[in-house]
Amino acid sequence: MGLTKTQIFTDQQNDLAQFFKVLGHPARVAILQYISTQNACICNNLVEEIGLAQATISQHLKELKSIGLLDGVVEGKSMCYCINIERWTELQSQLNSFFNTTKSNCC
Amino acid sequence: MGLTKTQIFTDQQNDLAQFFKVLGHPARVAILQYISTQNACICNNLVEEIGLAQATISQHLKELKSIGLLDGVVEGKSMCYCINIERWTELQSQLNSFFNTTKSNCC
DNA sequence: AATTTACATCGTAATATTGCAATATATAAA
DNA sequence: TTTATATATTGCAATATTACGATGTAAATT
Repeated sequence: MGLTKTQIFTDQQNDLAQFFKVLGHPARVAILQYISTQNACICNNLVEEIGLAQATISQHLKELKSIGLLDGVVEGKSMCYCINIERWTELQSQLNSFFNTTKSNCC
Repeated sequence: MGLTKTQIFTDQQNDLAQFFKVLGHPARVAILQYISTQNACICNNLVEEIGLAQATISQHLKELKSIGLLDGVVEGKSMCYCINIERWTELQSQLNSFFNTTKSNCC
């Protein structure tokens, strides 16, 4: 198997889990934290900063883009990757809503 | 490979990622949501409720326990699984701190 | 004591993820 | 127009995850 049975869950559950999953790698957490300290955000910096191969960083950036957390703009021969602040805020509030509606009722 | 290079990241980054990773499966999201609607939380209910095999549910519960989100208390021949509300709140605030300190500075 | 009930653990097959070298692509510089 | 630079994509090996049947274990019931 190894195949998640997404069809037995709600869209909300799948979306939330997908979002958690993308953030569930230290390189992706580190990328977001690093980009947030920069004013210009060129992918090449990340390779030195994070310490993974260029192909690997590129792959992680792609996953962060897939959930809309990062926007990439071509800047000459470089790329300017930026946090999409609207999506960021939206996800934070979704997440807080998940945390606040999940209660502890027993024991 | 398939092996995450945890040694090149900080403990904080690894911990945060680990926590996101555990929540990054719809079954585990669903389990938390379901338990929060119940007053007694017996694992057997989850098998019917979620629709995965008993062994699979047991595995997911183990992962939720591994980050301290669930406590399990033996209750006769059943198990009472409960959300650890202190850990829950702690994680929520860690997570909000991550979201609040990560800013968008460019583009 | 034998049986049932409620999990946990083990073993395994299918699939996914991680990471990298090699290569492709696209712009800039010479 | 050749060359250099920056990033994306492809292909692949190593490892991880998901899911489940089979089996183990421990308490409750008979």
